Amino acid sequence: MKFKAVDIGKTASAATIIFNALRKAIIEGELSDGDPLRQDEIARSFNTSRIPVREAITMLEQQGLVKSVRYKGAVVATLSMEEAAEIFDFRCLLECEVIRAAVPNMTPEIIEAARGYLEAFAKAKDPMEYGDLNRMFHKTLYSASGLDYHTQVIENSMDRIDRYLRAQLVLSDGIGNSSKEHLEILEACEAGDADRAAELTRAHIADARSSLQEHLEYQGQPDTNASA
Amino acid sequence: MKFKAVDIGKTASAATIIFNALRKAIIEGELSDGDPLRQDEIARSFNTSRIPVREAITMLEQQGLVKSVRYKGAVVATLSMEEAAEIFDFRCLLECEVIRAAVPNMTPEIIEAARGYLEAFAKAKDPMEYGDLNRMFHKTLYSASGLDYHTQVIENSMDRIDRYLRAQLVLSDGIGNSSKEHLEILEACEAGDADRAAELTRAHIADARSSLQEHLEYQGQPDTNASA
DNA sequence: TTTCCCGGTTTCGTATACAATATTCAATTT
DNA sequence: AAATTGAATATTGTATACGAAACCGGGAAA
Repeated sequence: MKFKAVDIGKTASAATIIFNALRKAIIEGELSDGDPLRQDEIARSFNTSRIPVREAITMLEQQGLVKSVRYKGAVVATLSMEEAAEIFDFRCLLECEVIRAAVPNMTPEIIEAARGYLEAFAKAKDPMEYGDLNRMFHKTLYSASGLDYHTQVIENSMDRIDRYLRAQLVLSDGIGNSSKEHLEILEACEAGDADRAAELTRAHIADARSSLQEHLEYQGQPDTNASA
Repeated sequence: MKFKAVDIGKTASAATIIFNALRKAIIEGELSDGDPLRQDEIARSFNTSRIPVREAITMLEQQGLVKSVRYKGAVVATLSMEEAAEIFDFRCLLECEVIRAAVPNMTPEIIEAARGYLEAFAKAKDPMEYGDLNRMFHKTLYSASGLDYHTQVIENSMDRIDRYLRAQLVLSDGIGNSSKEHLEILEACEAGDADRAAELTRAHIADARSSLQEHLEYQGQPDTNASA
């Protein structure tokens, strides 16, 4: 065969396309906490019926990105400070172990790919690009672990807090600081020092956590319980 | 008010009911690996249209319980031995930390509730009851941690391997052995010994893992890659 | 004025209908 | 006989239509 084969079974359905678009919008903060997702409106923008929109929203709800109530609709999920903190702890726990498992399997290709993302991260202009590159950097290193399930769960936990992180990255010198920490992690991986990579990763996430906490503390964190 | 209030907003939609039923069927092994989920058939059995069935299947797919291919349909997800092993490692990591966090907050009520499940577990007749009681036992202890997100992720990871575990619990003396380990964990919790509870939990899960591995090893584990 | 009720409007949940793709199997060709 | 094609069937994906619950606003009653 002289042509490039494509698995048509994997082409995206309308529901998948809508899901990806909404997910991106939520992660990047384009849709903010509590914003309603009107089926009709979304359907019109994608030029579809409400059926695929509903399925996309169902996916988002399973991922914890939206919360929906019967007959009332779906809104972008809100995290209390406690919930966000718990997710950071969760990431600490998992990412440490994953990077530890990854280091022994690290290849030069993976190191170089990660370095590429790191450099792009330092140079990035668009604030939204930071987040993507940040995630790609970590994901690339984790891929060496072969722990696909762990990695997938980590991805989802990042989805939930990404918009808070990105908002905070713009303020404060999140970029310079992060860049430095990334470089250290990469060096530890290159040196084959798994324990150090794990410890740096822990510190990296703890840093992000406390930085976020400082910034949200005074500007009215989302209330844990808004009921009467 | 003399009547018990019910939040009608939380009453189940058809999609949710179907999701729960299918989830249960998969977890309990009533639907086996690779079994197809025909929308029409399911819709007929629940006396609904295919729309809520599709949404239920979408949820199951997000949970990783089924795998679906466009225009071909959904089948119950299959785990390779490596994937199952990874999930056990994952549980080890998480559950250790969760029980460690739970012990300091343990209340007599929680201890007693857990003991109740433990005793029911030892006495249970129906093989399917084992699994439920097993999960309730652990879940009850974990609830003391207040780590809702962690607990939720653990629940999902258990969903994925439950049917393999339950199948294996029936063979071999899984029940007697598990019961003993449960009792030890409970005692450590009661004594306020978090480290010991964590270590016992680790051993408990590791036990289940190796036991499952022995049993599946010789009876043709699900193939990692069935393609030509 | 305030509260309560009630009708209209909006939005969601599901059934039905149709379109697109996959699967099957007999007919045909080599 | 084996491989290939093509029509009939089965199954999924999506649009349209309709019913149910929530929301909103005005008017009546206290």
